[in-house]
Amino acid sequence: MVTIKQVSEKAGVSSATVSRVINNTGTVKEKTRDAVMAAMSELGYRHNVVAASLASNKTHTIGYVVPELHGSFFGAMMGGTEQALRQAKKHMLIATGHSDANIEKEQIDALLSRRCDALILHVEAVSNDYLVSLVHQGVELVVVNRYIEEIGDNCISLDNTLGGYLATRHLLDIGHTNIAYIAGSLFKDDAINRLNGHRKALAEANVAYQDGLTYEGNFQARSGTEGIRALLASGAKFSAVACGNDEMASGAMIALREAGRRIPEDISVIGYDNIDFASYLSPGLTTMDYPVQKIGNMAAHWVLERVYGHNRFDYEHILNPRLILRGTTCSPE
Amino acid sequence: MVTIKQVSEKAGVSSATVSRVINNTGTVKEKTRDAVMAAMSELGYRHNVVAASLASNKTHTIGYVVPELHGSFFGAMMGGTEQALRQAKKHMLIATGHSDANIEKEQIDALLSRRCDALILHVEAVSNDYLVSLVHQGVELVVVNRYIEEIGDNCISLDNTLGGYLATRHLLDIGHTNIAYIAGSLFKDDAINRLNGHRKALAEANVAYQDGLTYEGNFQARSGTEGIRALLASGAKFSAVACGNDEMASGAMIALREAGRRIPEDISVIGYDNIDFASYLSPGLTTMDYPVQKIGNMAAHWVLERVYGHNRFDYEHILNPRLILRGTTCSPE
DNA sequence: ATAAAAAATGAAAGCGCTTACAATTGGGAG
DNA sequence: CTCCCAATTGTAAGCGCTTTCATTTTTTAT
Repeated sequence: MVTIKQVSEKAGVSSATVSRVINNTGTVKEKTRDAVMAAMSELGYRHNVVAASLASNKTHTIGYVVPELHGSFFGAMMGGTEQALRQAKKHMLIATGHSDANIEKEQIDALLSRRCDALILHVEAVSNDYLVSLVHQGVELVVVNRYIEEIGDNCISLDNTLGGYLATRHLLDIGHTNIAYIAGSLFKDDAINRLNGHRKALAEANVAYQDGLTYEGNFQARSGTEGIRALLASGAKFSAVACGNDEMASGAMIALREAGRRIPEDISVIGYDNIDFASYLSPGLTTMDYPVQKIGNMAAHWVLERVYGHNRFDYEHILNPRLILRGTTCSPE
Repeated sequence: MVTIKQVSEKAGVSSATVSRVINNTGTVKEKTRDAVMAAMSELGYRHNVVAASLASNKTHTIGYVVPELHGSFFGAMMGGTEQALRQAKKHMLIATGHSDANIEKEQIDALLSRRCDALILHVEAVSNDYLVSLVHQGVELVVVNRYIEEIGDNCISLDNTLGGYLATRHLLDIGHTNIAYIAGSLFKDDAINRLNGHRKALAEANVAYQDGLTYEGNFQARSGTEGIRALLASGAKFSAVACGNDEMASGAMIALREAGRRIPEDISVIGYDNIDFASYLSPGLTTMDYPVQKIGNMAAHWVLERVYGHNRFDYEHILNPRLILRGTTCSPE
């Protein structure tokens, strides 16, 4: 490996000067800069970022923790982040937490050991207190898709209660009153909030909430299918079903068809997230838009601004979901 | 930040010994180990991986280049990789190449500057020669989803020609002879190979290939929709359509329905990749399984074995796709 | 008990860079 | 032609760790 030292000798300058041209810091005369550049390309020099990081105490690396890599949700989010970071020449070190508190902590720890300049965390198992304490320790981090009051400034999230409310509100507006709900894993905040929103809409419309119309799934398509089967088997009557996310909604659609119900004529279905394929289903899935890419992008800008002193960026801390009307909902006959 | 030095003083040993217990190398007496451990937790020591990397010339980091982060394909692949790497305590530094040769090269360069121990590359724009020369320079890398003969050992790919062949073969087997084809971007190897497979199957069945029945899309759903519209508008007759991937197939389905064609009664559709949501469509999409997670996993094991001397793992260099029969194909009446 | 071998530890030289700080150079202003 | 200031460059001290080699301690075999 050719080092800065060799370059400096070849160019007849000191290594400090070479460092200056590499980092474009300090002042260096045009002529020396050229000489250094020439020496670098002649020797095939490749900057050693590891050494630079040690010396400068900056790694230009952002640690990223997400629950899983598969599925289209986190890819979209990371895509939004990456777009902003790439331009700033930062990189992402990615780890998965698997919704398990120990793994999540372990990963955060590992990222910190690697001296990431900042962390972007979508963690679901670790406690609020733990995250708050990290912030108080001076760790630069932004929590996405989760809101923690004490560190609201470090959070970028969606108003899931509002989303749950709006979804059910839409169903009510078009005339449904018997509305089933297939929830996500209820140990997760977003699943809870979405369900709360659902209940709030019912209450507001003076429709009694019935436990028997709610099924707890796990955000996977399969649990949507199972949810509908269970609901149907229980003899519950409903003309519409709201789901905690689009995957479960598509699973639900499969079970409904299997039971001979037409969508939306017999049963309306509404999802949540508006992931890519929601529009490919047929009919297209009515759902709540989750601007996940935007959230990822904002998280990046938060970091750029806070940690690297980039220009002020206008991000919001709590975004609003909005209804995407497609073909799976209609008025009951 | 507390350093190894401070720990060593607190524990009354040398820093070399502390390093030994951290890395579990060399020999250290039970009792001293305990003393060091105690000192570490008392001081809240956090290992500095950057410094360790510089000194040991190993970063335990794998660089990963994919075209994009969104969509479900690359997430699945990276998930397969991550699973294996996490157990080995390696981390992934992720970059996107956007199917642009310059960006791809830039990113590879950046990852190398960060001294990744190895690279996993899904690159589509950079030339074979460039990759070959990297390998010859001694860069440890594995190319996924692409096969380059000179460095076959460094490649893990799918036999796309076979996949294209099998898809069309299935259509032929059930009686179709007028088969349209919606291809991916034809500057990409996989798109070309899939199309070649399609043609091979036609030839084998003595069905003439007609240019007018092939449409070049770009692997996005929208282009599937446009493809069908164009094909229909051109007056071409076909009872089945094979697509370069599932996204385009779902886009095609939308356009077919919009034109009043029933699937599969009027037109059979077959996709490629078997991404998650293929089974959520209705009817479920018949497609070719692309074991992408497995490929990601094998890439990880290749690295583990080659770069870190882990146990021999049994990976294949060229995997075979297989037909997944669902509801979008049937015999023409 | 003693020598030789093995185990445990320490000293110190880097790894390749950044960054005060000091030293040098080059231009005008006077 | 000096002197002062700004621009440019060099010196050298780390950054926090790993690792070789030497040294000390312990164990084992005789």
